[in-house]
Amino acid sequence: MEESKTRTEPRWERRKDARPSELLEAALELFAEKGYAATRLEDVAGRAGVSKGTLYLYFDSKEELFKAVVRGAIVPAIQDAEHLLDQFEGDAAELLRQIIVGWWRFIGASRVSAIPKLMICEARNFPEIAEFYYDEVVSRGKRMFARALQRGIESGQFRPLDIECTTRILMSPLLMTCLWQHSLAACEREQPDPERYIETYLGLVLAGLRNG
Amino acid sequence: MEESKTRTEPRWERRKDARPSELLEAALELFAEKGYAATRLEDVAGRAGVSKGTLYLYFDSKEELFKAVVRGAIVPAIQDAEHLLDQFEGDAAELLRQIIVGWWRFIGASRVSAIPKLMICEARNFPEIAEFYYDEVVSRGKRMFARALQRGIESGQFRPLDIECTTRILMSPLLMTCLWQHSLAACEREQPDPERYIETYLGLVLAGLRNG
Amino acid sequence: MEESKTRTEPRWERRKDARPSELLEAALELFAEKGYAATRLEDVAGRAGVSKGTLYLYFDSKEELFKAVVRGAIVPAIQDAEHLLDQFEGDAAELLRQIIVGWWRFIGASRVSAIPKLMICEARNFPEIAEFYYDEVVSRGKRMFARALQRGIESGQFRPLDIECTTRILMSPLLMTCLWQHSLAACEREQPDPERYIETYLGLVLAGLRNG
Amino acid sequence: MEESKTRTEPRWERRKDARPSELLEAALELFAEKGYAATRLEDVAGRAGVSKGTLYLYFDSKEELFKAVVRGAIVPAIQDAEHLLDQFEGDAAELLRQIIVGWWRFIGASRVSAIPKLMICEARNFPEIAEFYYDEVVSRGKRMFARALQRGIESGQFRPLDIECTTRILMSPLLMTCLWQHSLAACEREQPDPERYIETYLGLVLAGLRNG
DNA sequence: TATGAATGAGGTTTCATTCAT
DNA sequence: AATGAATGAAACCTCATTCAT
Repeated sequence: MEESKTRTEPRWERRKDARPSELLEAALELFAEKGYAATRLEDVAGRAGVSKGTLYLYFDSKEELFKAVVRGAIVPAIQDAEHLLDQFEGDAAELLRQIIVGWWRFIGASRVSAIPKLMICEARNFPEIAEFYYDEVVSRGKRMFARALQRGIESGQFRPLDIECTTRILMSPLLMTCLWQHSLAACEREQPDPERYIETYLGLVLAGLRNG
Repeated sequence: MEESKTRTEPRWERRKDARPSELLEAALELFAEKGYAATRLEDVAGRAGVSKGTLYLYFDSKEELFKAVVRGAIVPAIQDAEHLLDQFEGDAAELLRQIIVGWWRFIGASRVSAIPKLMICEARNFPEIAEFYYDEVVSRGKRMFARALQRGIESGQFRPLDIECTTRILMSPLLMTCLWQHSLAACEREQPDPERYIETYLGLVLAGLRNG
Repeated sequence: MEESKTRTEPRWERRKDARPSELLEAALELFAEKGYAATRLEDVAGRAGVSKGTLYLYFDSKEELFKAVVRGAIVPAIQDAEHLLDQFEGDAAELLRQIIVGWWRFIGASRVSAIPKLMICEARNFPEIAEFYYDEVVSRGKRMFARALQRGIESGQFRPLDIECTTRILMSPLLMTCLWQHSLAACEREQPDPERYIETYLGLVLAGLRNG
Repeated sequence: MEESKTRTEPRWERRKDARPSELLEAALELFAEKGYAATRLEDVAGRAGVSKGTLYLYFDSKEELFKAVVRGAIVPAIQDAEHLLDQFEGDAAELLRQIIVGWWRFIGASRVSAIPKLMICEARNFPEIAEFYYDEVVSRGKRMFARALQRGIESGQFRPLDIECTTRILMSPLLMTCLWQHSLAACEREQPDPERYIETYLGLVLAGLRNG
């Protein structure tokens, strides 16, 4: 039934390897746009240029696809960020700037920004993957900010502040940017320039943290 | 196990006036928890203690119910807040504190906090109601913060800052609290005390904004 | 629980008696217009100016209402027609004319014309009432035509014809008029004048039947 | 009771091309039998040997299915009939005979006879398709009869008659046969032989039309 | 591997029927 | 006698999943 293999190289070799990530890409976009339940697998497959059946060759179910999307997109980003910071040497303010700018580059400005939106919207429906996300992403993110704050407070550069609260406060404008892009931004005539947003944010928090 | 049924309790009770708000309440909870698509009308009805059919006596469709939830919960809250501010007289920092504390009382700490979560998650699926929400809630909220900032900058109390960006930054930690409660908070052992969170936030931003 | 009866006459007395026929009237119209299944009892009640619940005081179910509609409207009409004919004395052609004109007056031109439409559309769904209708209406109608034909053939006024077939043929243009009014007539700019239609029809069949 | 299932017959069979017409066939039968509203799509699918969902692969909704049934069954029939007549050469009486016999063959005696029944019963509920049916079927049918009558009157073979009325009268016994088969015929012990019915009908109308 | 026709559970919606008032 | 709020079975329709090709 199969045709003879003498026909030199199969034509899809590159394709075959690319498939899963093309599917993850398409799924990420649609999940972020419509939410988990309202996303149709047929649309995911269609956007990736394959048929519905093909999707099932790579992912066992819609839920597995969802998990793969979350895991696949965020883990590399978080690792890059931690990598960057491990080798950092400098004062706390500069460290904070690095974290924030890095976060912007790797997450806020990339398509990965869809993940926080997705995760916040769907956390209650997927406690298991939310748990994973919390442990692998949120708490690691918090730890980075906390480390910078700690260092700044110890060195006297920052005022002594409640670290847990401040961490959350500092993360909020960054996360909010992600969420906004994928939701109400569509209602707005124009959004502020990201560069300007980040700089305003940095100016505000560094002034707010500075001691004396 | 149940008490004797000989008392022939009525199969249902007639409560025309109370029904709509009971249904909206139940719907708000479930929409916020599971998202629009994943919420079953039967569950909404069940949580309100009625049958599926009863829901349709009050709302023409799932979409109408959704719109009623958003409109019904947020409009009073925003009006209360604007009312509070219109009569305010004092310096910009105090005004900002008022806005933030008021916001916390009327929105962040109430069940209305589910609305921002819902709206951010579903904006893309309901452009029409998102538009309404943006016009009636978001832009009015932004205007309040912007007014306080403007006043502070003009009086020299605050540094000259990009108002659009700063407004967004200031709103983020508040909105984020809403979103968090209804999503990843379930993964956390403990959250910071709201009082402490608000105070830390106020301390940070007022220090960050202060001139000189 | 009941109020004292000293309160002179009840205010609804006339109403009460009129109710069933008002309901039957409304039901006849709607059944004829939309068919049985597509007719909502709420609409029937509404058209009769009462509430849905009231309808159930007079008819046990939708099906009973349907049966009452069919029985109630047609039986008097058929009786009138038979009554008319029993006392007829004259030649066969004149008898036929009487039958046809009478039919037109009592059925074709009245609201009873909805019944044949209804019965033909719903016969399969209501075998029991169809049986009743066939026995009480159709076969009595056929018998009238057959009697006239018989008399004409015997007297030599009409050609010898297959009575069963001819009966059906003669009834068709009359029945068709009923059906048409309640269905495709709505698509037509104008219908022929009934008078003219009846006369043309009579001219045609009498000429067709005439012997020699 | 069933034969052994060890042969693992496939759960379903792939028959893309045959499906639509099988479904239309089943739908035609059920719509004609029960009416539009009382026909369940699950039954249509079942009669065609497929599942509910499959039906939706081919027709977007119940209404689309209905329209496809009407359009699909009647258009070929009407075309055949017109085709037949365009090439006819002979006197008016013979032409009329041709029309009637052809009509019987293509419509009255075929499963297409369900369409007039369906259309007359549902015209009010589907004004759009009724309009289509009136334009494409009824008026074309009327034109055929009218043409034959016209020719006969002009040649002096037929009496001068109101063509509009006579057309309707002539069509009625034919249409009525369709309606009857799909409704009250079920109540009758026996129906007349169609051959005999048609011949009696032809004899009657030709005698009725004849001049002098 | 890839396809897409086929399936059927599950959700939204309608409406005949009931029953507290 | 009359009302209309409440019910829940049943219909339409969707879409995740399966499987013959």
